Amino acid sequence: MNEREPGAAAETAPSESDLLRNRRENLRRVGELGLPTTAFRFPVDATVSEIRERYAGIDAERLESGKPAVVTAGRVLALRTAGKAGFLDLSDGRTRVQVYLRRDAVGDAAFELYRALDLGDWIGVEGEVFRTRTGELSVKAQRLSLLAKCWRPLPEKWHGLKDVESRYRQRYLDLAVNPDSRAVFERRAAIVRHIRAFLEARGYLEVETPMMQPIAGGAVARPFVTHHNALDLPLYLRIAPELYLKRLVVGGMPRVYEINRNFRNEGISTQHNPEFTMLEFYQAYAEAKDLVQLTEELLSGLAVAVTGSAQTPWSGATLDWTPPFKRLTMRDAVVAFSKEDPRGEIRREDLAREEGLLAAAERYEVDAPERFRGRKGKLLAEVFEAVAESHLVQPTFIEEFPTEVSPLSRQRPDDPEWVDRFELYAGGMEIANGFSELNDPEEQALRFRRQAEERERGDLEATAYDADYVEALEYGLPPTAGEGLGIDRLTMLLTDSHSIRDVILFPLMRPRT
RNA sequence: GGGCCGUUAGCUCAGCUGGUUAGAGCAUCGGCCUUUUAAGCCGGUGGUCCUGGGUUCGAGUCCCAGACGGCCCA
Repeated sequence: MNEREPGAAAETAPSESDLLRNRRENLRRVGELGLPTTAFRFPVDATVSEIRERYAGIDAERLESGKPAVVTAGRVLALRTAGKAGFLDLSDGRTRVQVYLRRDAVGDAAFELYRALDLGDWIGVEGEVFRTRTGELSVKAQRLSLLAKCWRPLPEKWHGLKDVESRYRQRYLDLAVNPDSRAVFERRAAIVRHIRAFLEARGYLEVETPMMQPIAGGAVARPFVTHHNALDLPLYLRIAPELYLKRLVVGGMPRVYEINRNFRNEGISTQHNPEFTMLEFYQAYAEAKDLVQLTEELLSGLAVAVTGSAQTPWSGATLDWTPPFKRLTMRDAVVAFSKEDPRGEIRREDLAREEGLLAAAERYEVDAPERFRGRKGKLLAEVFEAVAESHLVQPTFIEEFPTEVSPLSRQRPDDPEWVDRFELYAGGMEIANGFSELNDPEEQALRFRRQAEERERGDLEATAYDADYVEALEYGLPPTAGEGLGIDRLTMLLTDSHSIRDVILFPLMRPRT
C-alpha cells in the first residue's frame, strides 16, 4: 500500500482520485470507440425546457403518429441502464427530460458511448419525442454525442448540494444540481428587466456614473479605498451614485436612473454583502410623496409580473404588495412597537428630549448611545432601528426623518428639524430610501460642514465635504426627488430567500486556505 | 466585534455516558436486466473523523488554541 513504484501513482492515490480515474478511463474508452471525445459546436434546435413546454399536453398517441424530431443537449444528471437499453436524465439547469436509448436503435458504438457516460457529462442527443408506458415525456435517441467530459463527481442526485459554504464557493455546482437556485437568479433577472421597462416607459434615461470616486459621497458608510497609479490619486469605490446622478439633473436630464453596484466596507450579514446592487433614480419637478406613489406602483406591478401575484410568500407568512402600503412616521413607529416590547414602552415625550432618547437607547441596547449625546436626530434613528425595524414585515413607508441624519435631503418648510424623506421597509428590512433633494447650495455646504465635524469626532461613516458637488448645485438643481432601492433585498423578498448570499451569485467569502 | 452552533467517504447524513477493525443511503467498480425513473437484484472499493496541541491504558467522542462556515446580537 505504501510502496511507491514508478508509474504506480494511481494505485497509491486516495479514493477521490479513484473516482477521477474512473472518469478518465471512461473518456479513454470513448476515444477507443473512434468517437469524438469533445465537440466544438452542436446544433441544438430545442432546449430541454423547450421540449418540456412544447410537448407538455401532447399524449402518447399523437406523439407516436407525429414522431417529432429534436436535437437537444445538456448535462447528464441520472443514468439507468437496463441491459441492452438504458435511460438518462438530461438537464438544462432548469428542468430535465428523459432520454431513452436502445442498442438496436442507436447502434453498438453509440450504445457503448452511453455505457461510458458519467454523471455530469455534457451530451448532445438527436431523436424523437415520445412517451413511455408510464407517460413520461422522453426522447428516443437516434444519435448520441459527447460534448464535454465532467472530470469530477457531481453532488448527490436526490439531496443535491446542501452545504451552504460549497453552494456559495462553487456556485456552478449549486446551479448544476439545484434548479431552485437557478430559479432564484432567473427571477432576479426578471426583476431587473421589469424595473428597467417600468422606468423607461416613464421617460427615465439609464446612465452610468463613476464607480471610482475621489470623494465617496451620497450615503452614510465606510468606503473601500484604492489608488490610481498614473495620476497618483487616492480613489474610493462608490458607496452610492447619488451625487453624480444629481449633477446630471443639474445638466438638464430630468429623469435618470442607474442600476449598478455599490461598495461598502462594513460587516457581512444575512442582509449585507460588501458589494450590492442598487437602483437609484431621480425625477425633476417632483417631491418625495410622488416617489412614494411611484414605488407602490412599481413594486405591486413587479410582484405580479415576477411571481404572478401581489401576495408573495415570506417565511410562512404573506407579504401584500397591493397599494397603498402602510405609512408610519418614525416617531409613531417607535411609540407603537415599544408598547408590546418587554424592553419597555417609549412615549412620545421621551422622543422629544435627549435624556428620554438616551434612556430609550440604553434600554434597547443601542451600542454606546453616549457617543450620540447632542444628536437627538441620530439617537431617534438608532432607537427606531432597535425598536421598530424587525416589526416592519408588511411593506411600510416610514416618513418624517430627522435633518441630522439626512445631509442631502430638503427640509420641511414648516419645521427645519425634519426632512421630506421616506424609507420603505418590508420583511423587517430597509429596501428603499427616497427624499426631496436639497437643492440650496448654501444649506448643502452647511450640512457638509456638519458632517465634516462628525467625521473629526471619529464618525468614519460621516460624509466628506464635496466642494465640486456644491458648485454644481450653484448652477441650479431644479426641484427634484430621488430614491434608492436595494435590488438584492428586493430579490430576497420576492424569492422568499432569507440570506442576501442566496440572491448574489458569488457572495464575498474568505478565500479557502 | 460578542454569543451560540456546525465541520465524519465525491454528496446527504448517523455515530449515545470515551471502549472491537468508524457506519448507512446515493455516487463509484464488477455482474444480470430492451419502457426504467430516488429503477431493481447480487457482489466489491472508498476515510487527513477541519488543523495543531493536551488529558487518558484508550479520543470521531473530553479539554485548549486555531481555521472555515452558519445563525443571532452589535
